[in-house]
Amino acid sequence: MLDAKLFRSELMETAGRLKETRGYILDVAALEALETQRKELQVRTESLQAERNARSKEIGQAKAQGQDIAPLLAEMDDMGSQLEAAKQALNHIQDELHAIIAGVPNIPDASVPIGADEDDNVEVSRWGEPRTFDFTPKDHVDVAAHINNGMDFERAAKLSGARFVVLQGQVARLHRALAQFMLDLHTSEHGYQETYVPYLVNHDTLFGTGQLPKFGEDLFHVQGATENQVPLSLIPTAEVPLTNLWRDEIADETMLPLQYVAHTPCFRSEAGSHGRDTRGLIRQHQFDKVELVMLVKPEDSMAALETLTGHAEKVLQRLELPYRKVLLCTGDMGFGSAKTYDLEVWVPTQNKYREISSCSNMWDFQTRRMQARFRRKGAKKPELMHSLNGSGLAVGRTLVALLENNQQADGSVSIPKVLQPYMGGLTSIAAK
RNA sequence: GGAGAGAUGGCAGAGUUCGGUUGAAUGCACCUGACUUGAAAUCAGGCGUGGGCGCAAGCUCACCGGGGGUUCGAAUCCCUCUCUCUCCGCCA
Repeated sequence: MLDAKLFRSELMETAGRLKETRGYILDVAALEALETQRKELQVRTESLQAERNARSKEIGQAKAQGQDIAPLLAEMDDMGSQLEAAKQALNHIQDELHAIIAGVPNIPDASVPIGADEDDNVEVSRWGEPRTFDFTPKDHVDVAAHINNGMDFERAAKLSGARFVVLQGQVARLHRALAQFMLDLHTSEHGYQETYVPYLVNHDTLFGTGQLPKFGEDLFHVQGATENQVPLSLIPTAEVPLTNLWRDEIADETMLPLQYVAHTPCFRSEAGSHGRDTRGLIRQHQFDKVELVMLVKPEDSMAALETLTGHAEKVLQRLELPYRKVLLCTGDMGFGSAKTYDLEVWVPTQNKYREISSCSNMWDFQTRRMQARFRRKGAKKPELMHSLNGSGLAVGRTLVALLENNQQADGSVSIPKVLQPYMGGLTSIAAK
């Protein structure tokens, strides 16, 4: 959520910036009209309240002195209804304003290239060399099929439906090894605190990170057993619970930066992506991800984005997977992000780089929604933190990359050095 | 699942019986100043959050777990939800 002041004192500039960067058309006329009404109604409501408070105080004092309060009460006659009407009108306007403002995307950082879609993203760097095969490489589905049917989509469909998978045997173990390796790397070398979080969260939490109110259809919502139970939703990423750890709290300056890592399943409805990536593990309703979250002082967040992205890159480097780093253009960035790098891993059978991590500096967009703040030493006013998040990495897609890039002519898959300790010392998984 | 108790500012903890000048005593923590070579101790003062109006000084509104209600007036009364604790039962 943007600072409400931007919509008052810098409305035209804000609207211009949103249009130029995001192609987002802010309804300036509606905002101006609502704002005029809001101002008038709020001043009137509050002065009515002030008057009521003063008169009630008088009544209290008169009563304490044993005076007759009947005439005072009579004077109050229609104040109640006036106040009630004003309050209702004000609430209505404020709800409308809030609905508009909560739906406005973040303003991209000045360093973000202007563009319409992913074609305008800017490649920043490449690491590693895509391998040349002296045989025709199979895609990950086929590779896994030959490892004792380690990736079973048919059975998963029976259990749950499309876009689910059952992993078994060495493939399942490799999946687990990847997650373990990532967690260990980030906790022992990059200074993140390992965290276990709820997979079901409430609406306030989802509002905090920006999933609600606008993107509710991307989530799975869980109906309670009883009608009046609070509604919960499955997390689409651990970014949600991790960032919300500090919702409605004020940290001491010395506690920053806060760095959290969690390995969780992620649940996404994939509404609106029918027909895309239907084969294999690329796009599932449920997938595992190791997520990195940082909460930092505002002046540190741009540098922190570079650091955090570097932490995600390190995973790919240790796994020896070729990838490239892409700076997303304004049109391809997520709703709440001020600046995003995507890491794209080489997928041989698709002959292209595919997203495996997305690292974003959300600026104060989320922390304003959730009022996650910190106080500088000696300062009176608390300030909003900045929040960042990034995949480090998406485990399912990492498994895809590994199976495809490391496959051998005989159908076996070689295991990168760093994973071998997690695989009981195995250097390769044999086809069977 | 049953029975009971509770939720107040950074923390602890009054106030809730019998609604009134209580944004809330007190202690701790913290900040500023005095004393001190410095520190401690002591003394004096300050010290919640969010919002509105205003160039500013300042004025003002809301908030005592969330939501709703009664009332001229609610931390205090009523309803409801959530959470925490104690005991019993069940259980990975």
